[in-house]
Amino acid sequence: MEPVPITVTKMKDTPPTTIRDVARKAKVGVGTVSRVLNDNPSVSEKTREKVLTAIEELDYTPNPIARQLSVGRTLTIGIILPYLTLPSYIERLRGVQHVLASSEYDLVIFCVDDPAQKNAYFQDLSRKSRVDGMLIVSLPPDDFQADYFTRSGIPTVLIDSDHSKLCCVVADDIEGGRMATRYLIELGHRKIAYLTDYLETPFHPAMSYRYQGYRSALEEVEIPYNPDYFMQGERDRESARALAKKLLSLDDPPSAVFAASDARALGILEAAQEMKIKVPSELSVIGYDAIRESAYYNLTTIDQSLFDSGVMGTQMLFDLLTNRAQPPCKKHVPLKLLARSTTAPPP
Amino acid sequence: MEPVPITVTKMKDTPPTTIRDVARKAKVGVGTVSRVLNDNPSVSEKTREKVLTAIEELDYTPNPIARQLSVGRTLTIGIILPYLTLPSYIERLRGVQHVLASSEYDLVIFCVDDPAQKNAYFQDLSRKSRVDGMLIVSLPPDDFQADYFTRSGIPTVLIDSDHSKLCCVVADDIEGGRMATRYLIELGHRKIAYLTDYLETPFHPAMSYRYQGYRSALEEVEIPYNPDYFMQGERDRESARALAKKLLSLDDPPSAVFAASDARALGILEAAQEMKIKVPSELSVIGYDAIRESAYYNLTTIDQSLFDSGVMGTQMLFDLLTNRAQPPCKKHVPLKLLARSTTAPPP
DNA sequence: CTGTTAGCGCATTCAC
DNA sequence: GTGAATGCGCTAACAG
Repeated sequence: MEPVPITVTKMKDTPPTTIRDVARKAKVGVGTVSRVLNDNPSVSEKTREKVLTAIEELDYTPNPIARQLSVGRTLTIGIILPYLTLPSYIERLRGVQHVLASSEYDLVIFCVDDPAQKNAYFQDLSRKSRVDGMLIVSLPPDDFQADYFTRSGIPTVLIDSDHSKLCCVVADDIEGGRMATRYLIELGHRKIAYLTDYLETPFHPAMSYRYQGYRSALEEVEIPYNPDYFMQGERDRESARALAKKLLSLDDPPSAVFAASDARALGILEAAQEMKIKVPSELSVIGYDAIRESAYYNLTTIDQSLFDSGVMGTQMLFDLLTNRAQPPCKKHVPLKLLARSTTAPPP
Repeated sequence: MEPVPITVTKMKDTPPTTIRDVARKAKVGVGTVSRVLNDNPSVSEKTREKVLTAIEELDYTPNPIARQLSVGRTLTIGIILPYLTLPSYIERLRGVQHVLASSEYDLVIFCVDDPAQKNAYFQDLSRKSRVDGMLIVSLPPDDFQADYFTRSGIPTVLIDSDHSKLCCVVADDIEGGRMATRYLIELGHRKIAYLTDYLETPFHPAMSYRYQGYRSALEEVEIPYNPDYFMQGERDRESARALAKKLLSLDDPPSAVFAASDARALGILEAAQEMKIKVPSELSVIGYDAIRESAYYNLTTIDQSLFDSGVMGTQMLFDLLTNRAQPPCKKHVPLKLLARSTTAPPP
């Protein structure tokens, strides 16, 4: 198909019609027009009609920027989040969107690709876009930045990260790790492996919290910690598969594996399949996150209510905006164990 | 952890410091302050210093809303897209974000959950949030709505949908369907099945275009169309798997299947595995989309450059904004055949 | 180079 | 009820 020829259809920018045009056309004052625009009851039905038809005929639409300047609110909230590459961010974003959709607020998003950008957004934000409130997902601010947010005066809530000075919505990762491990223990397992991220360089600390939960659940029932059962690796499925193979080739292999994420758990499932190890009869596997795919594989996992964390964070922000709450405050999203069919008592 | 007691730390809203405060403190006029704020060269180094320190001391940050009202631009662009549930939307959004990140523009997103909301956004937008330009993903406007966009005066570009009056970035789905089918033919296949969405109720018409491409490639080499090889079903993997099983149980089963999406292709792979049919030696499978997972399964597929479509759409919008182009104009995203290992000559 | 002023479009007093 | 005036914070045009 040929490129469409560039027709100079574009008309000269006609000066936008303002509230004054409407007032003139309706033969009333601008104040009156403003009143009908804002549903102010103190305007007679007759003049309201006049104004309305004038608006109609002029195809007038009020300028929100001017309105914002006048009332001092923007009716938009901002969200800072990491590059949209992980399903978990999307899921939280959807939660945010869900509550915003039924409000009068708009959402402007700031994606951070790299640490430099993160700092730029964290410290220089109010210059760019005036927002009434701010949501920050999975990006922990340092003390200086947290202070910046509080001093800037714009209400801020952290989702999936934590700071003593700010409002936040977090999952109790220690408890999550404990839940998963306990479940395995209750099924009768004692040889429980843990497959996780590299703990030393935590992008954010959830992974090591889950690990703490794992350790603590073990201690509760006095199962000695076995270093051979602890594996660190990349977050993707492939490396989890490789790691799992090592794990399952041990002289005394574990009867259950707790993976710090569903992606890893799926890798483990594959490794087991390749090694002809039956799940769950010979090996139990539990994941973390409850991503969509996990349902497809019937993976037992910890559901950390990603969507709901977005919802809760946004509601908390609204509470801040309406002075029904003030920082700091902290809320935990509920954790649910989804017992599906990759876990069973040990052989 | 106990809920943190609500400390009334929040100070009374101190009146925000304005450009006038800075002017007063620096003992200059507001114009001068504005000039240094906007890097206007005609300011002596000395006074610039004064102003800068005043800004520093007052911790002043200019009000972007006021600026926007004054200059008549918002430096934000809006994007309307379907509920963020499919990876393809995300991928396009990432492309958009990618080019916006290196610009001075912000992004406000409008997610549409249902048709009613779509119409609301399409017709009532300028009231909500003033944006300098608009991106619309995968949601085809009707003639009335298209007209609304052109008359509203805000530059608009459609990504992954099409309208004769507007600028748009689309994939050539007919060609994509043809590419996939031809590839199979060139490998030597003649019994080629097509697995797709329900064509009658197309949410958007891409699927039927791909089908057209499939048919046309068949005709080119005079392979008669076999209705038994045409299957319609839901978009998910499971139903594709069920369909594929039927297909492969035919008396004269196809030697290759072209799936209208990667999700379906993966379902087919599973069906083949369950039926002990070897891929690609006994059955070739080709998908469409090049989602991430496809790489993992080494699926041969058509890459329709989702990310790039976001990039191109945004660049086109910028061209509109700077008058380097005017509507209508249409661009095709490149299509690439990713020949991986689920395709081979027929047995 | 720099201070002053007039809008940007709307909401909101305050009188009438 | 309704019109006129004032201000939101900033930019830009105009004097000086």
